[in-house]
Amino acid sequence: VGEGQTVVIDFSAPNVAKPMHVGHIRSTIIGDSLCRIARFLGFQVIADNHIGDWGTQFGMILHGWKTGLDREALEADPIPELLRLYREVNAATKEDASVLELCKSELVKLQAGDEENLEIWKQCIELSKQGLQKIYDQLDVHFDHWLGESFYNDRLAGLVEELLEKGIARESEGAVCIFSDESKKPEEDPFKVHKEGGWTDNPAIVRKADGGFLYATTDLATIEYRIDEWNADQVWYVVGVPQQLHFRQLFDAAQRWGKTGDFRHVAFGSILGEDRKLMKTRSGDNVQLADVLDEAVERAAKIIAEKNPDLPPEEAAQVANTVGIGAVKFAELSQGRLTDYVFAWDRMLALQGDTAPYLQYSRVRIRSIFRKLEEDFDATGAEIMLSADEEIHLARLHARFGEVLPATLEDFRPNLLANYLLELARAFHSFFEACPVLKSEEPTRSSRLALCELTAKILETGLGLLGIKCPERM
RNA sequence: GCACCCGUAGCUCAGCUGGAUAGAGCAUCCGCCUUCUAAGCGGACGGUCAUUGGUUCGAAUCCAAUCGGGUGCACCA
Repeated sequence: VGEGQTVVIDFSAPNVAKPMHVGHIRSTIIGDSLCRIARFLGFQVIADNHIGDWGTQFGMILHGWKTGLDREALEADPIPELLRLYREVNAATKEDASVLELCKSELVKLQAGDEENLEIWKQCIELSKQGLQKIYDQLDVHFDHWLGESFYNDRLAGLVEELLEKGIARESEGAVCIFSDESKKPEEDPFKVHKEGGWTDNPAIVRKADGGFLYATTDLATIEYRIDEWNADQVWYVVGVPQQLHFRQLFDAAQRWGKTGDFRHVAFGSILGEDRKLMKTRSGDNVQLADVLDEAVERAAKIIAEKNPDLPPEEAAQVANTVGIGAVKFAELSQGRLTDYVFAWDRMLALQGDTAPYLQYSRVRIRSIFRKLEEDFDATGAEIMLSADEEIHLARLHARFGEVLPATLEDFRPNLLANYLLELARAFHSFFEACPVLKSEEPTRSSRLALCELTAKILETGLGLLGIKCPERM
């Protein structure tokens, strides 16, 4: 499917200096899964973590760093200290407008290349990256690059000049903006909006009246880099649905600018708080991603201790990790990406029913059969004979695996793969209950062993493509 | 106002390139460990697929309208 195609997948992209909360999980996990599936189908995949390392929040952090930094706390555990600074200053700006001005001036100094601010900024980025890396390690998520917003900083001025020269952008109210090229019907034009009874311009600003650059500017610079330096044929952005308009404008502008490619906004629905409201980083009391992962592993460990107390402690800890993290990932991936949902611990950390452990468990049962098998078994030579209903159903599902992956990538829906794997596991469990393997007579025995082996292979591969590992025992 | 997303069992959600009695999980109830790991299996209960109209031999699925929920729409990202 992907032969000869280079695709850049832009996902996760957290803001630095803030810990990841549960709202960041979707982009990270869906993006990682798409990387794995695309690679499997022959794409040349470049995973890029476009971190928010240059935003306005740095004005606040710089101000906080200079006025209220707790050195000891920073050295002990940097991320919470950075978050504390951010929150305190953010709260202060709400009460006192002069604080906001101070923050803005710190930001302007940073962007102008002020040495002290640049030094602080570099330290913040370094500390934040270390914190993020811990989570990515735990999640087994990997990037080829971490080219954040700051990477494109020195290209922005020239980019805006070029857009002006080419007539793609023009000045308006002191800012430089991209307007519609009038080539589309207004209702399909991302640069038009209907307001107060008529269609008016809805431009994308690439340079503010004060000379500053924005989201649209860095994103255009990013597209240029990806196409020119990486020869990207496609770029997939795994970003929430609220940013849909931004991407429609971005893609339209890029094409007009001559940066052609197949750009896709892989949008996903919002994770809501208990109050059914969007989780905002600013509000501060969101559940942190690290806590969710720790809790998941802990719950898994508890069940392992109950169900399989004979596992050596080291293996038990490993299995708890595989099962707990797998459960979180699967909860995310088995759902349609566009649906909003309210974050709930029990939903995300469930270990029974339609969950990763259910799939892992079906493979564990198969592995157990093969451990008890005295002789070597070669499935390639085995003749498969299907008589029981459970065998037929299982074999039919095997045959469908090949069509599932392309369909999954067609609309960027890992949940199709997830749901297929659930069906397969269900079919296997029924087969397992109804059809003895080791105790059956030849040639049924070999046939059933072959069915088991193929099931295990598909489960491993399929779960692997969702970024979920399989324990040998559990 | 305009655009986009969502509305399917008590709850959480699949199913949407149209195809047979609409599927899971959770919850509730009834069975199954002297048989390859019961994180499992079998069964019961549970739905006017938001509403109305259209296209079609056939619609949860496609089209239109309506109602309800959410998001976005000029100097944040």
